[in-house]
Amino acid sequence: MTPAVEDYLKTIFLLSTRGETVTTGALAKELQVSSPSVSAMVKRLADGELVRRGRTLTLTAAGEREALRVVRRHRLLETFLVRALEMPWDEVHEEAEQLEHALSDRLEARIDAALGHPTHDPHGDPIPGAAGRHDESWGQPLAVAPEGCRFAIERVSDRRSDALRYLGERGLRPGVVVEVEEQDPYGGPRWVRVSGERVALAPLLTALIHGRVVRQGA
Amino acid sequence: MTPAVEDYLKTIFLLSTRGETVTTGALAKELQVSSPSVSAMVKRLADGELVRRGRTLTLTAAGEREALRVVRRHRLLETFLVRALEMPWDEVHEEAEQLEHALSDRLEARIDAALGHPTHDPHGDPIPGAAGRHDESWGQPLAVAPEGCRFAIERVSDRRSDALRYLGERGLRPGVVVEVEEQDPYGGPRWVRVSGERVALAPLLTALIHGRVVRQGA
DNA sequence: CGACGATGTTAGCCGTGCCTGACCTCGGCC
DNA sequence: GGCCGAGGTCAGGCACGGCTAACATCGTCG
Repeated sequence: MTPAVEDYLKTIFLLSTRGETVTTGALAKELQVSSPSVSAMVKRLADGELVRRGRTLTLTAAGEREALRVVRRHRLLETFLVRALEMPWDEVHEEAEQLEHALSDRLEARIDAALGHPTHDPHGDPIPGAAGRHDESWGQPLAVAPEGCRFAIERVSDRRSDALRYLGERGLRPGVVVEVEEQDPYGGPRWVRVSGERVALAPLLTALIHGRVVRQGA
Repeated sequence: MTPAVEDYLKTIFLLSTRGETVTTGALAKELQVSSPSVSAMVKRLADGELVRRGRTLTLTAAGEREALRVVRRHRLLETFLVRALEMPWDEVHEEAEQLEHALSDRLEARIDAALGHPTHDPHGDPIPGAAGRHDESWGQPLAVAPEGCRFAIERVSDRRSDALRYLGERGLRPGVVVEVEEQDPYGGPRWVRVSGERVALAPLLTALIHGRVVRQGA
């Protein structure tokens, strides 16, 4: 399990849970490598029984198991960096990206125990268990929440660290409940109220915030 | 700075501070690779102005700077793993060996601060500062301490993790002062008294323990 | 002095993981 | 039906970091 292989498996897993079709092209774009490189690697993964190559790529049971291990390490590390070292939540993804490949089972277990076996990372992403099944479902994006409802934030995508920082500064974090107000037209912002404060959120941002409607309001 | 390059530079540095002559052969043995591999890598390092190739290998200023950075990360990590995660001191070396290559400057600084800028790792090895000079001197080995003296342990080599565990269980740690008793002949053990308990230490072990004589006893 | 053993280097090879450039294979559209 | 463009794959190459086998070099000792 080289770092490159781990990254490919993890990315295939995350793309598919995100509902995107997993093709060599999508992988190339996501991993920032050329498509011939992806082709070659996917061939190796298929030879190793980790990936099935149809018109869309899928993980075998073994491949998914490995992917989950990587995702688990990644999210445990993010949680640890925020809780134990008070690192800002917009920096931890990048760090974990490196460390996830260097974390031994022994240390992983120790971190897990020190954190009290957390179930979600700082962005609200579920941490796969050391063994067994895993539910990666996303709630609905804030973008589609109806005006006037109360919306409980469950996950905030960590893909854009700058956006994460921006949202964090405005109190938009998992566990927070916001009041959804109007949607300005023509690609304008969505207005929400966060602990009294009125905040305008660009469409790009409301697409990153997922959760569920708590109570239909006025 | 690839992991392999970091390992070579670190090893050259540690071998030379240990007083051993740094040759390609010594590196091959230490790094567990063939000597042609070492030859090739040393050539690359020399091309990169990190190493000088005489009859013995020496680090250039740039090479030593890099080596110190790696050693610093390694020892900070060891300290962190013991202090923050209560990992046993005989396990941390191995973990740090992996993590040292994945630690960003940002995270390094955060760990350093969280530990209160420690000066020594759990084995008593000095942690190089973020910049500037560094003193790697070893005290004298317990093996040569005269009978009847009191001996303050300063460093315990982390090269043999099994020995480290054995010594730790018997209270032989940096900061501890032991009373040196007789040396059995014919390669027999050295007897020492640790907080009242009489302990026999094989020659291999007394060579791993370094420190200084505190007071000449009876 | 000459042979031998230790040490180091050269030559040639392999797997990994990336690249560019060329090709192939579709589906859709004129 | 033929052509175009998008997506995927071959071909060929490169840097890295390792390997074995063979050769060079050197010091020592008979």
